[in-house]
Amino acid sequence: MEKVVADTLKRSQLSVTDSRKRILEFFHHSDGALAHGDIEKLSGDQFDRVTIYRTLQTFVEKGIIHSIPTADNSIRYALCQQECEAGHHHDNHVHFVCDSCGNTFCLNHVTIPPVQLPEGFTSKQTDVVVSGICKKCGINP
Amino acid sequence: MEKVVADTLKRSQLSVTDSRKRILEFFHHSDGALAHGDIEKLSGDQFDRVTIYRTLQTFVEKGIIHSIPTADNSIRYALCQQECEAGHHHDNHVHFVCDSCGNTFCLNHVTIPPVQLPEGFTSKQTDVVVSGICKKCGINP
DNA sequence: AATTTTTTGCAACGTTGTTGCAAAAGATTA
DNA sequence: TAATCTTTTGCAACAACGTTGCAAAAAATT
Ligand SMILES: [Mn+2]
Ligand SMILES: [Mn+2]
Ligand SMILES: [Zn+2]
Ligand SMILES: [Zn+2]
Repeated sequence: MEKVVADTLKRSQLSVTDSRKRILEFFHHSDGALAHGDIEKLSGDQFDRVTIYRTLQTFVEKGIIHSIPTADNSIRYALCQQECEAGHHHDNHVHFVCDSCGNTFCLNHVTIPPVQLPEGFTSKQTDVVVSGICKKCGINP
Repeated sequence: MEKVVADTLKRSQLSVTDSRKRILEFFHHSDGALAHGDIEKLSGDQFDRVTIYRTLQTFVEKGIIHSIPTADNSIRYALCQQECEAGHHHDNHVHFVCDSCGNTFCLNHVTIPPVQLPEGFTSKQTDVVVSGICKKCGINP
């Protein structure tokens, strides 16, 4: 794990630092998406708030994580799949927010459905966020 | 107009106050959605920031306006169509954010497409936000 | 090991949104 | 219309979130 994480950082031409390794590990160990606040809690006072913000920004720029729009106005992040490169994301999958446990998941295999826009509108990107009850909460409510 | 706005407030069992009338008028005069900040600018220092927040909350609760999730994490609001009631919205249409002018529009006639979720997930609500170039900006870029 | 480059922590600041409470405005009643 | 009751507003204070500049520390390069 230690190794995988360091390799990811090197592949993105990033210095391998303690904070970056730890934060990237949090994503690997989490099954859902993480918000800045989650990481702050997970890391105790290992590193500064600002470092977390900057690390998240850097990871997004490098195509390591992507941000997920949610209805409640909190930015969440999740690991990208292989295909993403620096400055050029293509995570075109649906996201799911569970009303019960609050977790946010990437539905990596559910692709964005086509939307028929009115005359004159041009689409560049479509975000789909479904909310409801996730698999785990459906079993153990 | 003055009249229409006052009637809407009365129909929702709200006191007809100056701020509520003005803010509701802003929505009627705008073709796109409005964020808290937009209203703050439009109103100068006619009323307090807090009043705007509370008015928006109240309008959402009463089914007068609905909030629109956007990718950039800013809450925007737009007038509801007839069908919405207090505590029970049903604006199931697609929203569009223009990358050029920054405006957000309700595409009232574009309904939310069905999404096939993985086994075990239950959907309660689906939000679709398309970004790109709007009709006006397509003509006058 | 020395030097250069990058990252971090700290302090300070701005924006957004919330809450409690007294004063003001609106609704109701007589 | 005036008196009373009810709701809304403005103010102050606060919290969460996010950004920036700069010196110190850590990582990479030589
Ligand atoms: Mn995702
Ligand atoms: Mn709408
Ligand atoms: Zn769940
Ligand atoms: Zn436009």
